[in-house]
Amino acid sequence: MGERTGTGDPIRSGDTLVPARACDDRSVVTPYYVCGPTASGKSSLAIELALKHHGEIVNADAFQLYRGLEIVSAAPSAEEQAHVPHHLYGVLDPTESADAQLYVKLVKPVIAEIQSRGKTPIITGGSGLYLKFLTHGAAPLPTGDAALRAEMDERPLEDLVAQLTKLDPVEASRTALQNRRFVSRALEICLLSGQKASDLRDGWEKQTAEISSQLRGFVIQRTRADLHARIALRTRGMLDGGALEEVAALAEISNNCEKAIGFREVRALLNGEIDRSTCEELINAATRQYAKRQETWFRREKWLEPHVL
RNA sequence: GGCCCGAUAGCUCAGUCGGUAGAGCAGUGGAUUGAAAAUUCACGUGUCGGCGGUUCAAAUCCGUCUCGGGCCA
Repeated sequence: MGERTGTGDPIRSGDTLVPARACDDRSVVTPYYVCGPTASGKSSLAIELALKHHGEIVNADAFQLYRGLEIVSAAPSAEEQAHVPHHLYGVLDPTESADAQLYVKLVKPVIAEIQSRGKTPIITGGSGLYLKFLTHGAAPLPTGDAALRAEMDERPLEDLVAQLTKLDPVEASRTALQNRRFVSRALEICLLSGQKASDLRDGWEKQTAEISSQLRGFVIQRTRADLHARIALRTRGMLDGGALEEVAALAEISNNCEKAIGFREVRALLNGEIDRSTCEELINAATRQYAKRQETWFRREKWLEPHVL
């Protein structure tokens, strides 16, 4: 792990980790959430917490779910994992495709199992949507359909917008219509369910307040300059530490991880399309932008206690 | 030493017949209900290398200096 916070206990007082409520509630130990932007130091902080409070770490990162993407996704190393039990890292084959729903399906039993042993699940990761589904539940919507999506991808956006507007004007009016992803998902819900997405899809603002009050966790905050420096350092380490071999091996079996930052860039490097320093800078820029989006996401999760490093 | 080309936003560059400048990238802020490391929206004042000159008006024309790059010696 090689890094220390230097600020002592990552949460204000160690007692807040396992709330008193857990004692009344017999076997249930409230999970603790460790969130924050990429490269902010979630993993090592989580390990520290786990050691101190009999916790076990549970992944909440969309890409660390995959096997064979450990280096590029900056998954905890074998050495780190040896300190304390880690769950849901490298459990999916790169040919499988994950989504937030699948994640919830995978993670819930894991959390329950840890709790049943009287340990604290320490849920660690930066995938905001996955965490949101876990913490605040999901509306009863149809699962994504690959064939339908492929079909919609062929059609011009205006076409999809027109159809959505016709089928469900309410949903259309509250969807960012320039965002192809959002439009096609809304349309997909209508087509697959035969109902209006706007009827099925409920804002989770309603439930947020009461659910959020039960949740415990923190979001790591660092200055941009600090974060950018850490990102640059990590990217360097990845490229020196086997990312090329990892991507080369992965590229042969699946393009599924194409969306992972670093995958495309390293593949371009391997193909001789860009040089190493360009590759490094592209990864850095993409990672910085991702970190910023994560910060935007977590800023809205008011239940997360800020933890400034 | 002589000649030529370049110097404009953090970076790469565009800028017509002179009317005080705008793209991409980077950066910043936002959105986010089963693709989310995804997708998407908004945000553009900078001694136009310096100094002088011509002109009502100069990034643009002229002179000169500085710094790059090239060619000839």
